[in-house]
Amino acid sequence: MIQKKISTAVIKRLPKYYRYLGDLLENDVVRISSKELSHRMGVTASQIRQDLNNFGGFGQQGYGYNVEYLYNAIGKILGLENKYNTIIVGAGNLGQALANYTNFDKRGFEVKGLFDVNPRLVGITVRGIEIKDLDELEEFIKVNRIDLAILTLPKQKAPKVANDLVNYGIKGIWNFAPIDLKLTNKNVVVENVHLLDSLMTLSYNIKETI
Amino acid sequence: MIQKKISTAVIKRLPKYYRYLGDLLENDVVRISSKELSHRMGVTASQIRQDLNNFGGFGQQGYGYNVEYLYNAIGKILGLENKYNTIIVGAGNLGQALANYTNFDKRGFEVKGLFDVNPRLVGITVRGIEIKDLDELEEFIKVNRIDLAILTLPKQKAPKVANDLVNYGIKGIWNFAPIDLKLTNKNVVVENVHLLDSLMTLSYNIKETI
DNA sequence: TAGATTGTTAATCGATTAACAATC
DNA sequence: TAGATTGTTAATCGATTAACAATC
Repeated sequence: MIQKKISTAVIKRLPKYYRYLGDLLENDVVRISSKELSHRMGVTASQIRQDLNNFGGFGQQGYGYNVEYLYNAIGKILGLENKYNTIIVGAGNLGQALANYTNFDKRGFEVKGLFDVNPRLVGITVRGIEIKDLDELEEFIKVNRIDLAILTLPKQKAPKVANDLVNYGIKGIWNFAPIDLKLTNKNVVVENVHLLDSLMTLSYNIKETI
Repeated sequence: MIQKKISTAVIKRLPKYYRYLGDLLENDVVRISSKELSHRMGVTASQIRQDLNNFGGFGQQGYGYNVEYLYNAIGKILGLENKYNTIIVGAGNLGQALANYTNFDKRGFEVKGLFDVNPRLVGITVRGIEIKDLDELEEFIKVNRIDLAILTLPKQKAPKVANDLVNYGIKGIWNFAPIDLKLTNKNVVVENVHLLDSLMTLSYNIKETI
């Protein structure tokens, strides 16, 4: 069976659907039509139906969508039924903040280890996790079957460490370093969070409205 | 003069150009062609030329682009020649981490104040800035001519505070709360950073490659 | 001058929206 | 059954890529 490639535009919208459906679920809404959801989300009903139908028919004519069912279905599509053993590489301000952010754990991204090169940080404990030296990265990843690395390093150090992570068998990198990582292994997935890019976009838009 | 509306797709790419040109500048590269830049960035040369020509002709036939000139030009387009008086609302882990992140200051986003409702946090000093109670928000914004607020609050509190910020005369909100802010005032710009959305996209892609 | 490379128009591709038959 | 709403095809719109004359 040939699986039609889903466009990134669609994939990027899935978490948003998931978020809105989660809110509806919290408010005990049982069913929702694409029309009603489109009003709340500020998108077209047509787009919602098109997006969902990339993955299957989750609705029912004349009724709409069952909120809980659709919520869980999208969660599965996003791979949220899995647990991801996660490490944070770079235990500076941002790394520590992310380690303390419990929302990730709730979704199954369990922070198992924290790493840094800075000897001043090594040994410090953040949310019960001791910061380790980068030397221990390889063994730790293998022993603890780490799937995912959060990269919160300066851009100079990021490419080398990213490459090491790939060699040690990691499956995905969530990169906060202000650089586009070019990985050799196509099976390792990178998702970039360029905070400064986002801030500059804001700055542009502020300039335009003044 | 009618200014053609620039698409968000183009605007979102500007910081990336800016980043690559900054790197070239650091490496003392004087000129670059759209072709060479396209190789480095992994985009088409055609797209680079199209994007730039939304804002003017920055290049020269037979030569390409002067790196420093183009870098500065894009900086100006992005509004980076301005200073932005900034506050951080929500001084939890993420708020404090962002307060400590010096890269923002370098680009002209100066953190002038930190706010929280939690009485345990009020009075604590982060990078020389004392965390204040939310009660003082209005006066602080007016006295210090604050342009920009970074919102690092739980989603329950975000909409009300965002609304207050708008009423107090803020120009832009960089929102980290996992909610889409709907503001009444169209002249206030919001840029959302949905970290969990990004993580879910990564999770989807990991699932797909396994 | 000849070669290189831009700025820009035209062609293509993909994503979004509209429309509607199917059906709950 | 009648009304509502999906799933899906067709139409439209916008963004990307290709092509090339202009020109440094």
